[in-house]
Amino acid sequence: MIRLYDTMAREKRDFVPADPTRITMYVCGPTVYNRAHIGNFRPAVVFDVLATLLRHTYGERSVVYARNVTDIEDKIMAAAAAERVPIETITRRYAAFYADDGAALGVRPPDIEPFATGHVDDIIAMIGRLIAAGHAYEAQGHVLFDVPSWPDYGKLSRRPMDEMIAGARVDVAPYKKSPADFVLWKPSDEDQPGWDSPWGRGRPGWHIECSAMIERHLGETIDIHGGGLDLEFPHHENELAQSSGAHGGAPLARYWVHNGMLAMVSGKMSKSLGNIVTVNELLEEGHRGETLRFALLIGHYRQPLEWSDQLIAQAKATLDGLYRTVGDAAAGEIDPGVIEALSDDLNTPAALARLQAINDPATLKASAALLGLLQSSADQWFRGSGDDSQIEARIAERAAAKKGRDFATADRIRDELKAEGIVLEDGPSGTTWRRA
RNA sequence: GGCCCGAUGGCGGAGUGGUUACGCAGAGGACUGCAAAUCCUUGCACGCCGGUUCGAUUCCGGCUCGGGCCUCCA
Repeated sequence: MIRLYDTMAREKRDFVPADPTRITMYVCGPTVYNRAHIGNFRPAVVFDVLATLLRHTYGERSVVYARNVTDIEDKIMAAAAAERVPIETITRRYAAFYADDGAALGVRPPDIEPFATGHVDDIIAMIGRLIAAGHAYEAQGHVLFDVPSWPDYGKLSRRPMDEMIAGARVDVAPYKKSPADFVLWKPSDEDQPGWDSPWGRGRPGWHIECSAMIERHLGETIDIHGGGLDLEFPHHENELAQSSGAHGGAPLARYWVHNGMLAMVSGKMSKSLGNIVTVNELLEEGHRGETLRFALLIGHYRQPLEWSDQLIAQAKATLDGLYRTVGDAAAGEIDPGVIEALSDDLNTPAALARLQAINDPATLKASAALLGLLQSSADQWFRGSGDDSQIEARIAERAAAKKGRDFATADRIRDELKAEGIVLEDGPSGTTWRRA
């Protein structure tokens, strides 16, 4: 039995899928206007593990996992304008980077990866239904969601609606009936990207795309809706109001799962604060994708995690030890303790601890696969691929020196290799080497 | 100000009403020509104050501190 912490209920609940043969999960993906930072990948990694666990538990083909790409948005338009290129140039470039970075982190692609611009018809249709149902209204080329028409608004984030309506910090546009109302559709200028709609040429608001794509690909009520905790309000609250409003009150998700934020010493990692580090930068520094993935899993997904060099170093050191155990084993049986840990609200720290107690290489390999770890051979992990004849030659040279008890020469060669990042280890059957 | 979350040893991080995981780093030992790796040993941890209890790090209340959201944000 899998248990998940449901944000709506604010407690761990037994996970019971509506249909165990078709478990639906949607996770908010990237807005592609910028190189994603490591924090952006925390949900990608976390929900990758959850999807893997669900498949293990309910069957390989039991899960339909969708993660969207937001490819129409004002920041994208700004980035395109700055470079004087069409938005597609921007969105294609950064969507490709996102895929590359995700692959480096061992994130398996979701089953469905819908793009917002491919669903404008669905969006327009859903907005039409919201207007018809009395939950949205048109005003000066905009269509707004009528928040007071939805009494449950605020239920997910536990915000009292009257306060939000009175909220001074909400942007109060003159065309809004209530300050809390949010945009479903907004007009585009001639030089801005836009689509024809019953309300004129325009583009969708940010929140509605997720509602429309969930409806299109997964249905009215999905099993799991995931995303970063910072999306709980307003994004998920709005999604919930839109979807339920368009579906006669049907709940959008049966379980709401939110991951905590990644932080730097300077606070939450975010583009607006400027304290970000991208996956690409980390890879260029010489860290391996698997190390970064491991680092992200060191903390429980709901807790904040402070990203630091020390965290990366710890991940690398621990992974080295695990790879020494795995060697080049093929996958065997999965350790039940690992499943148990992951099934308890995705307790990856406990699962990782459990992994380190496993002595059997085949069991370790199979168990780590649930976390997307240890799927290379130790040889690949420690040496990588490439031409190693130079290294082998130097080791042979050193072996000869050692045989002649010329330890000065032997140590010099070892030190030289160490300076190149090659660590030698003398064992009973000769010398082995690895990259540090 | 409102809503929410957290506070565990040098660091990271689980968990539990009563014998305090695990990892990383450190120390000592074995092994080694010396190392590395490995193995063994080791280490005053549960923010503060009350309450409940035979007994609380674990439950309840208050406090302090930290973080998130309330505005684009994974």
